[in-house]
Amino acid sequence: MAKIRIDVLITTAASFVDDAGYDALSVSAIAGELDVAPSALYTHCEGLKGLRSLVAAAASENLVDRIRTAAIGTAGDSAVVAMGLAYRRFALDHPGQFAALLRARSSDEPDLRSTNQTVVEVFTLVFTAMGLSPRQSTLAARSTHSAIHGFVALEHVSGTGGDHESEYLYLLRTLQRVAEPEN
Amino acid sequence: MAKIRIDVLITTAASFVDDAGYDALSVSAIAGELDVAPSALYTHCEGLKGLRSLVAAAASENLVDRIRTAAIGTAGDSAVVAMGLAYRRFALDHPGQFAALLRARSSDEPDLRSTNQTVVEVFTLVFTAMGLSPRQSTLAARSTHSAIHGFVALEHVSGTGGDHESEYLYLLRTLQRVAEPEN
DNA sequence: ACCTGAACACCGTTCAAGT
DNA sequence: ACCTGAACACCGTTCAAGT
Repeated sequence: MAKIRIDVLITTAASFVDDAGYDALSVSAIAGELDVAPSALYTHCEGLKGLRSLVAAAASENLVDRIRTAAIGTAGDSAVVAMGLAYRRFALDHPGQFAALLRARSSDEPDLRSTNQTVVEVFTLVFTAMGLSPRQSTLAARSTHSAIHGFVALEHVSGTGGDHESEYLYLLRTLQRVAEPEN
Repeated sequence: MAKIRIDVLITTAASFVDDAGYDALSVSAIAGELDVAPSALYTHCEGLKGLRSLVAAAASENLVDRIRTAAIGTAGDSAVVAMGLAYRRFALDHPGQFAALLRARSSDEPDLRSTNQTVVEVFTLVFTAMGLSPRQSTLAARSTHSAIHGFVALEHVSGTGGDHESEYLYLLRTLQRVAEPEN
């Protein structure tokens, strides 16, 4: 009779989706990883739906952590590049968790909306520090977030083809222009 | 004993995911829609996996069609705006099909890779017509595609919150700068 | 050629029973 | 409080049988 600890449950599920693929996530599979009966999970989360929520929440936190860490000791353009690289690295290192972020809809996961906002807020701070107005910073942050997310998401679905790092660096360089004042 | 036509199967499945949500897609559900036994589908596609492939392929074609149509009669910046608006409209009008595009991984669906390439190619033509070199056109097209896809994907997962059209128009406007020659 | 219906394996979920 | 194991509904898939 193995005992379940919620933090172990979460890290186990997050590691599992990265290794076995997000589609392999199931109550039975995680119960098997923890050496408990499938029904034992229902004490700690609301079934499969709850399991998916936990993975998505963990993925969000991990992504934000990485971005924040990458931004330390940088500013301006180089901060955007550093954060962009961290975003991509997370998706490459943790494909299952990133897939969880792509699938989750905030309609089902109310707490997830705040995490995407957190990402934008981190970007916003960088632009504010560059001297942009609050409104300009928010718009620039959203655009930057969109471009970074789009590239990484497209690379994610394109599977493990060739390395697109140079195209990504080009994108991050052109992103500097969105911070410039409007014509 | 209802008869199955493959084109009806595809349009039925595509409509179904838009109405009932992508996660509701199942062999049983589509069989029910077509008034046949679940096992009857296996004559026309490879089970659930095949069903998902068909929906993803249909979604790709529909998206590319819309983008191409939007580009007719426009050029340059206004073409990018028109194609960007068409991209977003597809995701808003067909959330289930767009979800299929977000989930499909080309590792499993070899034919899907070519469709994403098709989108980039359409963008590339626009930039070439603007006078950019082939290499510059490709890079600009990829960046533009990333930004558009990212915004629409983030809006998609954020659920049916407020309307973000004005932020999107801002993004499309700033995208014009990626077509400018490098500093 | 293509659909039906039985059959099987497997999963999600509930719940009484144990500790 | 929390895990087990039985039980149930449901789904994906296969296949022999029909037409």
